[in-house]
Amino acid sequence: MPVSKKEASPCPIDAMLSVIDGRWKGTILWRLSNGPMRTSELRRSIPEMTERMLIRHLQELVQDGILTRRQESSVPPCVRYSISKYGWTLVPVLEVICGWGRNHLRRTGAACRVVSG
Amino acid sequence: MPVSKKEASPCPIDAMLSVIDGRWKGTILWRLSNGPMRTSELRRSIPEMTERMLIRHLQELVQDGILTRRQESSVPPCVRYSISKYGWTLVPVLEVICGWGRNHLRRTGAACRVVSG
DNA sequence: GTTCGTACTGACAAAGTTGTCAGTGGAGGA
DNA sequence: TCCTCCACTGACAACTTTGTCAGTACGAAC
Repeated sequence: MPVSKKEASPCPIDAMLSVIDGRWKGTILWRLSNGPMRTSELRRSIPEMTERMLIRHLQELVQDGILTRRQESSVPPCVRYSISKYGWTLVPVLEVICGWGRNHLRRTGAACRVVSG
Repeated sequence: MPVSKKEASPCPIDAMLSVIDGRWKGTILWRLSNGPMRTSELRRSIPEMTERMLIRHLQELVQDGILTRRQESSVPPCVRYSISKYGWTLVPVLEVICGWGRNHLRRTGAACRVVSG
């Protein structure tokens, strides 16, 4: 059932990584940092990702308190995800990670696209 | 052959994560941040980890330029690993990650031991 | 009345990561 | 002579994560 969760290590590094670990979580958070989005919008904005994986990751991020899920009871259903107050505390950390990663990519001679714009 | 390496994503977050991802890499780096250590010392200091995994992770960290391997040609062999100059640029990032993780563990009500002392 | 779109679930296969086990060579000790 | 230590390799089993495929309910559009 779980997408990335190992076995709840007491090491703070592992704890942090288990929250953002998962093939697409970084990308999802990056997209949502521009504002709330519907499930289908997110899906279309990351075409390489399947719907199944999107939903599994979203559910974990909601469980971890990083995202907020808001559902309008209409048909067809409309669900909007946004970064929670707690989730915003994660964003500066992602920025630090991203900064190092960008430098590392330069060092290893790779291109730098996708998430970082 | 590889321990955690997905497929070399151009996303800087993934790039960073691929360097520290791997069940034991965070722990290994934490140990080495106190100074160089021999393979067997590292192994004994993290008893839950098998020798096989230690060596695979060490090799990847060396390949990524994070660690330096220094071998004294003696018998029995003596290999010492230390964090490279480049590797030290990673340490502040790990500290940020660790800080958030510690807070997250408090939030989720878990104990905070092992790596963080 | 068939199809479309939405947000989701379940079963399961494929791929990736980690763990287990046995084995290498040569000095030194019992 | 046999065994231990050290750093390491290779084959492969076990587990985890990701991907594929089919299917749910409901209203609206065609």
